[in-house]
Formats: sequence, structure tokens, C-alpha cells
Amino acid sequence: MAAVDQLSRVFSALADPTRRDMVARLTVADATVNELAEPYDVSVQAVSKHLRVLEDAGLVSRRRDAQRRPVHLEVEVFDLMTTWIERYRRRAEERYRRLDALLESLPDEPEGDIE
Amino acid sequence: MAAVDQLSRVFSALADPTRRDMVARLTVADATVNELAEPYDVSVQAVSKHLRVLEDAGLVSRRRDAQRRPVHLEVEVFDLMTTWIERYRRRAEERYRRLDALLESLPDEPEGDIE
DNA sequence: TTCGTGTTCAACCAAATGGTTGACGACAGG
DNA sequence: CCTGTCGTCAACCATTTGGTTGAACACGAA
Repeated sequence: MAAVDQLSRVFSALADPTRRDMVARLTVADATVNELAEPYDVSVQAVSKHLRVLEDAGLVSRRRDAQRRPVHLEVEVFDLMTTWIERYRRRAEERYRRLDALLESLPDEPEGDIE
Repeated sequence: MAAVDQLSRVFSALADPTRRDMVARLTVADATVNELAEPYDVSVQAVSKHLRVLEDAGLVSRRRDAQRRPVHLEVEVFDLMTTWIERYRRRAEERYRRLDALLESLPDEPEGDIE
């Protein structure tokens, strides 16, 4: 398979509105492929493919229950994203704080180039 | 343009490791296209395309400074993702709480698998 | 064993994606 | 004005993506 990191797969999986909707519905309850497919105007096979993408991203897992393959959401994977996001959000905010402090510490400026 | 919602564009933009790295670097300081391109083993044009994707997602904006086009990160857009993520994380956790409560309210089980 | 239901596999297709190279537009500095 | 630098536009190409249909597999029930 592709040599792509999980974070990329997670973001990529959630970039599709149908998949995002499926994830949203799975927060309420586990569901079978047919149940998941029902609201959408696409074939069951297409939904099956979407589920494979979600599974490759680690966002869902599947049990076997007779012919059924109930799909279960693995919410912990959300942390992968929030960790990344918060890390850089923090970094950006830190930067703004420093910038504000700098501006405040300056008297009024002509054309100062400071390093 | 594509009739795709912003959240999809944001997730999609961050699904690419190069773009994620560019965003990471932009948390430290604004940068020009050439500066951004320097560490990667691709053409400047390719980086320019990546920036367009990030811009369409609302993740960056560009000023004009003579020939330069300094790129600036718009961190607020992160909120779009965290809002979505936290909403469904909460929903999933809520569900587990209810499930736990239900199990606890039951008398002892025939096929109890407890660890 | 045969049938029906749920799901996946395989082949195919159109559109999108990420890369390339080459030419061009915008601008500062001789 | 000419020149060099920064960046984008255009055309092209290979790969991936999201969809289709038809066949096959897995399993419970009859």
C-alpha cells in the first residue's frame, strides 16, 4: 500500500463530506454497511470503498457478525489531529505574543531593521 | 471553482505532508514563495500550486511587497477543524457514558466478558 | 444443498491531484 | 530602457480518487 503516514490518511479521509457524515453518524451508534449506505445516493460498493479509506486511516474498525460487518468508530484517532493542530496553533500564538511584546517595547519607529 | 465546502478544503489541504510542513514553518514566521520552496526537492511552481491550495482553504493569505508575495498563516481556520472534531468526539464520549451506565444498571451477565 | 442477504472484489471510467518544463508578467536597480 | 529576480500561468503527464456495474464470497435459514 501507499507509504503515507497515518496523519495524512486521517486528514485525507475526512476531506470527503460523505465520509465525514458517516463518521458523524457512527458517533451515535455502530452500523452495518447497508445501514450506512442507506441515506446516500450511491451504490453500496461505493460506501464499502469509503469504509476502506476510513479503516486504512484507523478511524473505524469492523467486527464480523454472521454476514454483517458492523462498523465501529475509533475516536482516539481524533487525538492525532488535535495534537498536530494544537501544537502549531500554540506556536503561532506564541509568535504573536512575542511580536506584540516587541511592538510595545519600541518607541515610535522610523525605518528600523532589527535582528 | 469547486463547489466544495471550506472544511473539506482545509482537511484536504492538510492531507499533504509538504503542505503540512509549510504550515508548520509559517507558524514561526511569514515567508516568501522561494523561501518556502528552498527545503523541498520540487520546483518553485509546485510550491506555488501548494500555496494556492492552502489559500483556497483559507489557511494562508498573501501580501504584495514589490516582486515578493509574502505568505501569512491564518491560524483561525484551525478552529473550523477543532470545532468539528470536538463536536463528534463529545458525541462519541456521551454515547460511551450512556452505554457504561446501561451495563452497570444490568444484573450480572450470562456471557460476561470482563477484564 | 440450495437460496437469499450482506459485503467485497475486479474491471472500468472521468475527474482531480501533484509533479514537470517553458514562457510570461511585475517590478527594482542600474 | 534593459536586466535580473520573484512568482504565476499553461500545457502536459502519471497516478489517485470516487463512482459505476457485474461477479464472487460468506454465512444463516430452509
